[in-house]
This record gives sequence, C-alpha cells and structure tokens, in this order.
Amino acid sequence: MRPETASNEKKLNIFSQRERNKRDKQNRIIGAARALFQSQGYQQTTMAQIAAAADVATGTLFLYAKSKEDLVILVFLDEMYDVVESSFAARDTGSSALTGILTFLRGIIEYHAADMDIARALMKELTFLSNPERSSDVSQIAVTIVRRIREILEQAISEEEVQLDEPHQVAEMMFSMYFQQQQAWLANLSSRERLEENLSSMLGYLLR
Amino acid sequence: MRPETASNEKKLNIFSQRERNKRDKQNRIIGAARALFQSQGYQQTTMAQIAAAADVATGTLFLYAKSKEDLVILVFLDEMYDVVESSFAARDTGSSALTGILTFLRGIIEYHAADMDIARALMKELTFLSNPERSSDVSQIAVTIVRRIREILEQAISEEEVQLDEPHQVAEMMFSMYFQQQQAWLANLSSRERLEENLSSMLGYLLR
DNA sequence: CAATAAAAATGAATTAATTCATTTTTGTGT
DNA sequence: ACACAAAAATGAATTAATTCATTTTTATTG
Repeated sequence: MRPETASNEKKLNIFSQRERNKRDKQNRIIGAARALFQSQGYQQTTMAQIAAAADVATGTLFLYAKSKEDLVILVFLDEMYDVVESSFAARDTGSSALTGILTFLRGIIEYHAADMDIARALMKELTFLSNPERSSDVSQIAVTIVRRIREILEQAISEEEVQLDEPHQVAEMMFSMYFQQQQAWLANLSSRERLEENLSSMLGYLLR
Repeated sequence: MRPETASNEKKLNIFSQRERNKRDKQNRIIGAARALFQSQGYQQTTMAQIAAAADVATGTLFLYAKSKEDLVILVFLDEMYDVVESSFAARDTGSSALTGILTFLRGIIEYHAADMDIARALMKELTFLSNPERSSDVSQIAVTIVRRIREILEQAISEEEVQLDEPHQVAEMMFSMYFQQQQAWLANLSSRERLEENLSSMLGYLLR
C-alpha cells in the first residue's frame, strides 16, 4: 500500500527514515535530559547518564546539543513557547492593564519557580549563547513576551484606561525590568516576594 | 627595634606572617588570573596555568577561589569599585540629568567593552553566585550604581530640571534597564549602538 | 627553644565534559 | 540486489576543573 513511486519523491520527502530517526532521537534526548535535570538537578546530571537514558552513545548527544548548556536551552525552548502562551491566555481580560501584565508575567515566573535549578542553569546560559542557532530562538521568546505586553497595553489604551504614546517602548521597558528582577531573584539576590513587589511597583509607575 | 612585646599583641596583630602570606598570595593569584584572562581569553586559560603564573599549587588556587567562576568575580570586584567611582566622577556635572546618567553608565559599559570576554564570563557567573560570600560584594556594587543614579536625579530635582516623586524607585528602574540592555549586548542579542540608543530612549522616557 | 596544635599548601587522583578516528546506517544510482 | 557516497552514530581517549589525603608552615604553650 502507498508505495513511494518516484525516487524524486523520496528525495523531497521530509519524513525520510533519516529524518524520522533524528526526530526520534532528539525527542528521546530532550525527554531524558528534562527528566534527569528535574529529578537530580542540573549539576548532578551527567551527559553520560542522559545518553544512557536516551539510549544513545555519549558522542551522539553532542551531535544534537553542542554542549550541556546547549542541551538545557533545548529543554527550555521545548516548553517555553507554551508557557508564554498559556500564561497570556490565563490572565483575566476584564481586569486592569497592570493586573493583566502582572498575571501574565507571574505565569512565567511560576514556571521558573517550579524548577529553580533548571531556571538558574538556563539564565546562566542565556547570558552567552555559544550556539548561534539558539540565539534567534531565544530572541523569539523575548520578542513574543514584549509583543504580548504591548497587546495588553494597547487594549488598555483603546479602552481609555491609560494614556501612552509609545506602547512598544513601554513594553520593552517592562520586559527589561521583569527580566532583571527575575534574574536577581534566581541569583538569590532577592526573594520571590521582593520580585513581585518590585515588579508591581515598577510597572505601576510606568502606567501612571 | 620595635619588638612585639606581649603575646597578646601578636594574637591581635592583623598583619601576622600568616595574614601577609595570604594577602600576597591572593594578590598574585588575582593578578595572574587577570593577565591570563586578558591575554588568552577566559575559556582558554586553565587553572593550572594561573597556578603556575601565581607560583602556587593548583590545589592552593581553590583555597582562594572556590571555582574558576569565583575567580573571575574576584578579578572583577578587584577593579569594579574604581570603575564605578571614576565613571561617576568623569561625568559633566553641568549637563542634564539624562546626559549625566548616560555618561556615568557609558563609563561602565566602556570598561566591559574593553574586555568583552571577561565581561561575558562575569555576567554568566553573576546570574548565580555559588559562593555566598561573593553575593554581598556583588550586591554592593549594584547598590552603589543605583545610589549614584539617584544622586544625579536628586540634584536635577533640586535644580528643578525635572519633577520626580520617587527618585529611588526611578533609579532602580533605570538600573534594571541598564543591566538588562547591557546583558543583551554582551549576549550578542544586540549591538553596542543599539544598547546606547535603547538606554538613551528608555531613560529619557522615565525623565519626561 | 622544643613540642604540639592549627592553618595553609601541595599535587596526584578523580570526575565529567568534550573530541575525534573509526564503524554503522541510510540514500542513490546501476 | 549491489556498490558507493554521504550522513549519523559510536565509545575510547583527551582535557581540564575540582577534591582530598598528606606534608609543610606558622602560631602557641610549657
């Protein structure tokens, strides 16, 4: 049934044996890495353990992730898009812009709080991505968060709740503050409460 | 001449042989590390090389710095205080608050630009300080930068150049934005020009 | 000053990430 | 089905950070 007719078709087939094997392997690797990072912590997990759990040789791991750091970013990217979108969707659209944005960001913070060890490893790597391939993926997430903040702002503007000339500029500023405060929290330079307090008062200030 | 009279005095003497040896060694280690990080880059420099250059055993290095990352922070702390103070002093006190703050921060940025490799290693480690001893030192620098920004703001307020209710709050926000933008620059997610443009427009926005 | 304790220093051994020469698998043309 | 080339996978070898049992130095006490 359904024989591959032309060799030409095979060549263009993106689901070739080779492709499927690679996708399978990548999924196994990311899954194994996530499970081990979560159960044992990032530092405690060795590449050899991940390789064994994913049923590949250690050398193979390095074909899929350039380094252990690169791997933690892969794990993160694999779920972050959903975290951002579901946090955005979960906000109460009826409440104020400030509450909306805070709820949105709190959703992301909650995700990091659930596994601070991975979040720290991640933050650490985000500061310098050795793999340029990853840079655009990471930027993409930042851009998405900024866009979502801007959307909330624009809705509030159109409803005449607030007055702002440059919603994009303000959204960028809010993102900067969110990111830096979150980082201070993860670096143990601040507490979760202080993160939320600071964020709330800073964003509130920008909306006045 | 000047004999140490009582044994009690010896006990209290903070410049005991032991203390002097330790200070000497710490200076040699920090100096050797800085020289090698600068000439060869952070990644390329091994702990063994640093130990050899500082004329200590590799194991000794780890008595002075808990890890290679801890060492790069020691190198940084050793000069950062001066960088902050001289950048602050170098601003033109006659110009606007915006120009004053931008000049101040640009001084710090310039320091990082002079050795982006060390700056990156540093940023990476700042995101999670494994050595709690270092946390307060690092916080101290952040606090100092925020205080200096606040001073510039307060001067502008007293000269009625700008109107602001909460200069400290604004200074904190400015620091967040400066730090996050600088980080994006060092992570190659942004350029030096973009860093300065963004910083200028964000700070400008806050002063309106 | 010698004996003893406490603090520092040492470097060989351990550990884990990463590399790379070799082998295996997959795709393509005959 | 076979041969050849390209891609992927392998795991032993390399490299470098970090640890730790042992030795050396410094301070204290009788």
